[in-house]
Amino acid sequence: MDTKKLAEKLIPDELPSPESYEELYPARQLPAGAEVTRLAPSPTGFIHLGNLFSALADERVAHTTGGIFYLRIEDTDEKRKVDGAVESVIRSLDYFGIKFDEGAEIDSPLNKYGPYYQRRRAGLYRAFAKKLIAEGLAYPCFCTSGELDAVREKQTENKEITGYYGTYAKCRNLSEEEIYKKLEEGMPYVIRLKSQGNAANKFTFRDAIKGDITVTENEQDIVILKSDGIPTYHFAHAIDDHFMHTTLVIRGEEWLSSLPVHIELHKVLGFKPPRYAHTSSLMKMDGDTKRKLSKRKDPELSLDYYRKAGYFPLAVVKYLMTVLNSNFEEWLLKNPDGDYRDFKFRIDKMGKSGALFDLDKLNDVSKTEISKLSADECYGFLSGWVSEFGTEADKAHFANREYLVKILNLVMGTGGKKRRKDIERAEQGVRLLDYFFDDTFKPVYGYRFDRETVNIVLKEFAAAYSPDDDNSVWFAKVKALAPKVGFAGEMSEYKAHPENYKGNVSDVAEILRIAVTGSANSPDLCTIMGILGRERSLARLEKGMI
RNA sequence: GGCCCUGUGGUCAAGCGGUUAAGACGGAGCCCUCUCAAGGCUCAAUCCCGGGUUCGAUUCCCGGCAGGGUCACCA
Repeated sequence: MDTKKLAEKLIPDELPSPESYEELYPARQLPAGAEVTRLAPSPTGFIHLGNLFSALADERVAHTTGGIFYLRIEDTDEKRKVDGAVESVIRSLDYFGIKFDEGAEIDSPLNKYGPYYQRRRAGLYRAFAKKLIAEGLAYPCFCTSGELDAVREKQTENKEITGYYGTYAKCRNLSEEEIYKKLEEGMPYVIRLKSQGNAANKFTFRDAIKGDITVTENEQDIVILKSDGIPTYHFAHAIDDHFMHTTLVIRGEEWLSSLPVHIELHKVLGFKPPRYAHTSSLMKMDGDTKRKLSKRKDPELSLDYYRKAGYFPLAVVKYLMTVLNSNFEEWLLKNPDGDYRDFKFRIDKMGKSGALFDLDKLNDVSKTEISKLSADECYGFLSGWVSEFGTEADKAHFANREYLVKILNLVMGTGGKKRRKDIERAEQGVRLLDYFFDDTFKPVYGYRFDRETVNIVLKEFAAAYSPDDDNSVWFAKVKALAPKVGFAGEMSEYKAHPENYKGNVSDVAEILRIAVTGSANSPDLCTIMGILGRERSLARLEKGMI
């Protein structure tokens, strides 16, 4: 068969020669050991935690080795395309502090390997498909999806390996006449690889994360060009990673099973394959079994989820880092204020098994990060959240920056040693501020003592209170009140003889606290009353009487 | 079902032939304390199973078992 003629017939386009592309995309000039990595999402909607996880690994590897991290858009499936997805990817990653050096919609002088949208590289793929056809390594297939389904059903029934291979590859041995006849009839067709492999042959492949893995040669005549002339992922990725000079392909382990296809593709194209690193996926508990986090079922996979909930973005990144390299946690303990970028990320330190997504741990990382914020930073973080997700009242409150910073200093303990460290999300922090504003102060008088006791405490304290009192004077007044209601003024005394008292100083403070803040728990009450001011403090003490 | 990957406390995990089997999160308790938070201290909890190899296996080999992934003109 004249395969050159066939190639010309099938792909008549005037295309640059395959060799010319080597000159168009010359090797990158990078220091030794520099890794070139990429994030190659399909623009099918919104980016999720799995993407962030992978992007972080890519970005770290590239930037700890002096390499390049670029963005390529795999838009070969038109049906699944979603508008605005590319911008969304960039914006989402940027929110978490991850930036690309090069690629789609990235403004950079490094963009010399584009276009970075696969649809815009159609000529490149077609040139190589044409070459393979001419070499007899690829052929047209006219099988309909109905025929393919029927074959697959039969194979399943007979417990044979499914797919297009061996004697099942009907179009593989079509005669020249048959091909041209079908072409004349205008039958739609795809281009398939004429696989040279044999599934009986096994070989060992070294994965950068999993180590040595044993796989069999590919023998499937996979589709390389779909009927619309656009390449499949497999074909496009081999060509792109070659010409974009990717050195390390980091991708989910769900790709492991198609590795033989990719190896063969590189081989027939005459390319040296990049190194591969297959990451284990983030899992989640479903009933009593683990499963991969699913975009459709699990809201926590959406990055918006973390933004809405008010997680500190850097915390999400640091949490992910602990999953990526478990020794990162140790490093973090030693360098609590260090930049995570200073940590020596290692791809070979990545876990081989799928990690359960651990919300408790994320919460822990988030609350430590939030606790480290200065009052100004904390204000910035919370007000950012409020402007997007807060109530009208929240927005009004946050307009008063000066007052807010003062409250935050107290509530969060910013700047001091005793920092509040239980705020995991912006929303919790914002709610903690409610009682400082009269419109959101919710009196909940759940006193544990009788009416008479409560009213005496409140009334007497109001009479004694002075906004000028410092902490010790303030507390002395609380203590002085105790005997008047049969409580112990000294803690030690109470502990020695609890049977002699109805309560102790802390109970007196509790009554005051409930009246002033509506809660039995709050930061230092003396300071709170100072911030509220004399008028509002006294008003609350009075209102608190029952 | 075939093929591939994985298997250390509840979770993330260190470990690479001899260890009291790190550490972190979470849990329990104690101390401190005007409550909460923070902090300090203590405790409970792990090598999937069965065979080998070896003086000695969590570590090496084989076989089970379990979990996960994948079998498209989707990526």
